[in-house]
Amino acid sequence: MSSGGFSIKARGLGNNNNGGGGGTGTKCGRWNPTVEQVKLLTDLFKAGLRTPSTDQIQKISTELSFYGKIESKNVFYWFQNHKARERQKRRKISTHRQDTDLSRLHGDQPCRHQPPSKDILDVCEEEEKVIETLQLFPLSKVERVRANVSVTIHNEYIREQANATAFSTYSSCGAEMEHPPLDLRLSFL
Amino acid sequence: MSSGGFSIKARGLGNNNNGGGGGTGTKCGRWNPTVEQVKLLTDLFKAGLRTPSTDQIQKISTELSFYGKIESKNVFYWFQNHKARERQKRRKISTHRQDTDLSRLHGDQPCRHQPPSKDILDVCEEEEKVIETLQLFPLSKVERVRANVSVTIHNEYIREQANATAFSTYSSCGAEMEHPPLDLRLSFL
DNA sequence: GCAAATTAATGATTTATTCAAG
DNA sequence: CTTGAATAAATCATTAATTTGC
Repeated sequence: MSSGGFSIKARGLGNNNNGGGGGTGTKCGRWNPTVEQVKLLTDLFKAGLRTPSTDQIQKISTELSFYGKIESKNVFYWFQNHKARERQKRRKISTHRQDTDLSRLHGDQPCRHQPPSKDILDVCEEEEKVIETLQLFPLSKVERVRANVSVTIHNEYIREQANATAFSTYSSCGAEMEHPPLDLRLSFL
Repeated sequence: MSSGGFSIKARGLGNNNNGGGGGTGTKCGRWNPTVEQVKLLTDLFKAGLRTPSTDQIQKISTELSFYGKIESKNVFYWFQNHKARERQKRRKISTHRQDTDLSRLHGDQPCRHQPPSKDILDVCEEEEKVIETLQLFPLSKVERVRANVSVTIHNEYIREQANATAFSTYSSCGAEMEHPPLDLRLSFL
């Protein structure tokens, strides 16, 4: 809701058009993509393209100009916005607490031999399979070379654990609050 | 935020277990962080924490256990992985510098509707409190003081750069011609 | 049916962060 | 410590949808 919507355009009212001379026909409205253009862009996105290079933008733009007026920046912005909004959309759904089972907070089970956890950071984002391998198109030159992330497993951690001292932190509220605005929670350290 | 863009995963997200009621504890599957846990860890990372000490790991673990099952080693590994992957991600990108600089994309008049001149604002601001990047932690539970500090100045030049040059692109278009049908169209890249 | 009135989408800008080179 | 480069996040603003009173 909201999102600009209506209300008083207390912002950039009065000034429109480029100063210039009187009522030039500059028009200067915003890009209004045709269905074909959107279709193509969406297809590329679905195929995995997220942040096209300048070169790619150029090509896409040229190609799409066939379906209607368009500029490179429109393509750039489209990807920026689409990517962000998809992410935002997905983030909405995954905001729930998992469990509050306090019964066994310190169940530091050994369960060793456990390789380092994977980076689940992006879980919320690209829920889908944003396979970056997307080589559907001959993307520019260098695009290969992928993670060789081998995080060395330090025994260090185990050693340190021996010294570790447990202590209790206040356990914050137990209510189901909305996503706290922002980290007040960081104060526990 | 979670920078991101591409990620390698895309598989087996279906698993979960962990909490899940009375399951036998022998599962010993790998840690599956909740969104809250990831959020907190990410916040700490963004705040500057990179290699938490044993003590810190302990505290973080305890705090995060409120949101779901977790062990100290999970925290340790998370930081190791996250740090490494952020670095790697950055390195890869800068290696082949795909510039997305708008200055080159803007094929024409920015046609901007005069942004509000808010210069008046920044004049008298709290210039001080240049908080130490890494000492953010002992945050008091008081109020989160947002420090925009001198970043504004920094952005100044970026803005100029972004506004940059205007050159004209072909603004082809004009006629709506019929077009090739299918989606072999994606091959133009 | 049809415009004015409202709301929802989404294009375009600005602001904040991040890592790392200098 | 400062600054370059590249985004992602947040925000602003305009256009398309949709609703509403006639």
